[in-house]
Amino acid sequence: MADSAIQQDQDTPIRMGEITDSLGFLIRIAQIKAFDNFFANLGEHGLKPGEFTVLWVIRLNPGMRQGTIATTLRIKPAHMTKLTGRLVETGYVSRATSASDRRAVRLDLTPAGVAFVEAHKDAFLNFNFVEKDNLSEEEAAQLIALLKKFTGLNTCH
Amino acid sequence: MADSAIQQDQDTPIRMGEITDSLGFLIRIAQIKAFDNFFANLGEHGLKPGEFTVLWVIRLNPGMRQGTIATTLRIKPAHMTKLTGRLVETGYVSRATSASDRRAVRLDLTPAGVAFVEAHKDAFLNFNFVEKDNLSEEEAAQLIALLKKFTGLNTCH
DNA sequence: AGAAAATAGTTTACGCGGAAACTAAATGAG
DNA sequence: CTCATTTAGTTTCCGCGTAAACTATTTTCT
Repeated sequence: MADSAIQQDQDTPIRMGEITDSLGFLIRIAQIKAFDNFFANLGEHGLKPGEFTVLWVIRLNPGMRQGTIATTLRIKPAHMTKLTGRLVETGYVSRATSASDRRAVRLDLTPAGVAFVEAHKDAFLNFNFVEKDNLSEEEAAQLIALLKKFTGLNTCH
Repeated sequence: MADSAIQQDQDTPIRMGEITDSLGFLIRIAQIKAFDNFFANLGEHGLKPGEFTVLWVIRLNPGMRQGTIATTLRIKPAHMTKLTGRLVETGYVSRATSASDRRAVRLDLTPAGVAFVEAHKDAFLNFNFVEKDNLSEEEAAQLIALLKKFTGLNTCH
């Protein structure tokens, strides 16, 4: 009964059906791949994707409110607090109570933070190339354009 | 000094620079959106995306090994155990020790599981439409094709 | 002005998912 | 056959990220 045709063995090609056309599924798989790529290229610095991104945005917007940055990057407030805390501990970011609204926190890069972003800017932006993998330049550009449209990042913000 | 031009206020449009062209960043934002869409449309059933997908794949591959499904869907073994456990508890899935290899676990849908998949199949596949949002049919198809290529899901597997 | 409502961030508690260690079973070398 | 190695899953432990409750400050209403 073990060798009857009841069950498929592990070498049987698995059937996935229409799921391979699911945007949600594909995005999840793509996410895993992008994550792996990030760590392969920038993991040595001990920063996570979100942290890198936050440093980048502070660099472009010195003194911006923590909450504004969080909202823009779709980071939840609670998480933003922890993430910022780590960057402060690392010595890349400084927190300052806003003069105009003492509830608000404004974020700036320390000199070390600026140096870090400048030093790894290329690697960070290069990551955008490396991660393209099996896509041609043109296809990658197309994919990026479509994702921008899907997420709504091209319109407002 | 509070009103001097030192700091930008929250209404100042935030500058994101080249990060908006980062595939990794865009994929993360897209992931959040897809997740939201899923719960908006299928949340009422109390299943998470991964659980739905696993049910779907078992439906197409009855008696397949748990590990094979996990690998295919990029689910880690530890997580797969928990996920399967939940589906068993819900009464949609049955575990069975493989006759040919008593270490292996084979998964099947219970009648309730089959009924559930059949009943919500449309909603599940429809989700692939709803989630396209601001993309045209054509753009969505293009995006899907590019993601398939990026993830490598078109070639092997 | 003073009470009530809104807002910015933080803290707390919890669930999901992952790495590593562990158990059980199958394979392979002598 | 028997011991070492490999393989399939499970369990344990930990960190990330979220929701909900909480604190501090500002705004609004009367």
